[in-house]
Amino acid sequence: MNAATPAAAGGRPRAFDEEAVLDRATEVFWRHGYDGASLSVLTGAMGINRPSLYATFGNKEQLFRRVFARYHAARVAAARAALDRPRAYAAVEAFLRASADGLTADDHPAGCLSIQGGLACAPENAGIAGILAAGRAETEAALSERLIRASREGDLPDGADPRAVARFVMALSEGHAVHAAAGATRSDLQASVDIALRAVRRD
Amino acid sequence: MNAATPAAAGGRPRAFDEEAVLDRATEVFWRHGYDGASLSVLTGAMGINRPSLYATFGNKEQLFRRVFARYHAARVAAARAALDRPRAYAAVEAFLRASADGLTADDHPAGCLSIQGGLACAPENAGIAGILAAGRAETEAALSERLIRASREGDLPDGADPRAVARFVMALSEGHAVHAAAGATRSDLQASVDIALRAVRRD
DNA sequence: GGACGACTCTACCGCTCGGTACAGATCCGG
DNA sequence: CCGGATCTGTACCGAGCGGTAGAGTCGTCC
Repeated sequence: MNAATPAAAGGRPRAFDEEAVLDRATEVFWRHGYDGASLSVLTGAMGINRPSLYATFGNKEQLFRRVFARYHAARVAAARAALDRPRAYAAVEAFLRASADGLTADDHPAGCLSIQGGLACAPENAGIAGILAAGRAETEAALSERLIRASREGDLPDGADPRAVARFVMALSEGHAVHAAAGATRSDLQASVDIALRAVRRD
Repeated sequence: MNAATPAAAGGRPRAFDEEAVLDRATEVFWRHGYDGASLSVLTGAMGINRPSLYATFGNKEQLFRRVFARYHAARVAAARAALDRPRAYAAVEAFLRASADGLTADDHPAGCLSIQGGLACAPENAGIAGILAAGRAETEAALSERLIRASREGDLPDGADPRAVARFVMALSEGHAVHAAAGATRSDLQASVDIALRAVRRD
């Protein structure tokens, strides 16, 4: 009955795997955005019918929140792994290279759910854009923390503002997502990363 | 009768200014995206009713094409003006600074219609994403041409690929648009531009 | 000054949207 | 083998979507 209930004892067993159908839903939201992902397309891709979706996840918005939370957790983990390098330059390089690879990987739609999901939404779905923006802000905050530490350690170019560098790196990554969604290849993005790294190099 | 007809001789005169209502439509598409902009909201903001919209512009998609063509022409003109500097560094700086200012100007929604308009759309509106991507690609091509010239003139950092630099600059600008849509300020973006310019500096 | 024509407005079209009622299917515990 | 709980599937709901019919309004031309 409840969306959070992981299936109690008795009763007919669920005919689908919750994580598997969330993967399919992720792809639909990613490809079409929140507004553009209709329940018909969602349930079709997920291979379940409407009442199952509503019984399991609540409604469209709660389904999206589940989808995005999973996506975002993975992204944050990857970012933290990249940032866990001893030097700022290497951390930023790892972040940008992993990001470029992820944006063009072929086991999911090109680009980034945090952006494709709904930068601009219908008035009644304005909250969705906020959820995504909060996720991106959290990633930028992780970057920022890492670079503030680098700044203390004298590991940034002279006079560089770590928060501004974090914003720059995050913005570039978001721009790469836009490019990837429009068909840019992995090597297109990596060449852009090559350029960007000149800005972070200590000289 | 026809959408392209600029009003013939006789008959009742049009009660609204075509360019003015296009401005209002631009703002709606910008704020809500193509999928999220309903005809009710559009006609409400434009101050006309549905049949007038259909008689004048054809349908929702053709209205959007008109809106985007106007927007894009202005953007390309601004880009070309910025790029018309004798040195590549100055051209890129002017491009990025003008872009950052435009993304946070307060006479229109924050961000960029080319991205908010519809990075990811409903399946039946897939063409919209293509229109926007083509517009962005044209801007990047203008940048690229300018930098290829700079490369010939020895006006880029040693070994820099002008196309990659153009992609980098364009991606950063797109990322700034995403940031602006989420509330970044003018000075936030300009600080990011400061960082980026380190990558283009000849040393 | 009347016939014509472009425009406006109300009211509506068929369709799809997100969301749900209800009956049948399938498991568990006793 | 039965009672109850949980899930599945069909068929449907009201609302809003993009788009239009047709009558009324207002200006131009002969």
